[in-house]
Amino acid sequence: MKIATWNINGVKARIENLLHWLGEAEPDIVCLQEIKSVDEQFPREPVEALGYHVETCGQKGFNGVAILSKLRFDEVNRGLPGDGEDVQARFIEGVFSTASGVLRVVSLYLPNGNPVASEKFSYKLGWMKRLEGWTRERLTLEEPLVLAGDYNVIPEPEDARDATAWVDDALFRPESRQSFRRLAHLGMTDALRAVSDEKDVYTFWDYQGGAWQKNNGIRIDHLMLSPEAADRLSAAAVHKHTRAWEKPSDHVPVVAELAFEAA
DNA sequence: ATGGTCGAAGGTCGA
Repeated sequence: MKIATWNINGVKARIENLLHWLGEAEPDIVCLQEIKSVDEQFPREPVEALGYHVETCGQKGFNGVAILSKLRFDEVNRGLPGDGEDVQARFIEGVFSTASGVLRVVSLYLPNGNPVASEKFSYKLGWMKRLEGWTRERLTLEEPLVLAGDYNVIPEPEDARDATAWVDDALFRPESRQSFRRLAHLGMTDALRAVSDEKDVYTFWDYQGGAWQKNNGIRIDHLMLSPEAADRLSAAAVHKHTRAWEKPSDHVPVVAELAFEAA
């Protein structure tokens, strides 16, 4: 089973690229971020025509996450618990039945957090703390769990072409990296790093400054796996070629292959 | 030193 994450930076602007990639990559479950659309305006018909069920957690103008799945949803949960004031659409969980048992998949869009000297950074760190608590609870279920999304965290210096350029950025601040490590230390495995220690592997290249042409990228889109999911991991890859397409997203898909059979 | 690119908007904000 192929499970993917992709920040598509606007589903309406990216629908042709999305449909093309779905046909080419044939993922079973896709976690989307930054759909930048309310639920009613998500172009679900062409996606459903390819055999996907669609669940969205949208919002007007920005943010917004979704899960596309060839498996039927048994359950859907929207929003990261722990802050009743937080109205930003950044978290959706789907629960599925497979022949190999239950599978839980989250599409998350972690706050960017810039500028650091603002409430946006404390919002980011608070959100990460809530994610850590939520994950700790879910792990007690001892089920396969995939936390897939745009984490807006560069975990290590080798995850940036030029880490020195990011030292004062919320994506690479020690507090952000430390919080990401706390999540890993709960027992969550970084799928890509579990199969490869290859350098110069990035998932985001800024539209500005010719970042793509210079391969000035960062790795911030991750699939984090519970032990029961990591045990089934056989492969993981970054679909870099999509960044060279016409009208690309600034992020590319990351895909993990897990040994699950559809129910 | 400045502005450099996009998307969702239909002015500007978020990234």
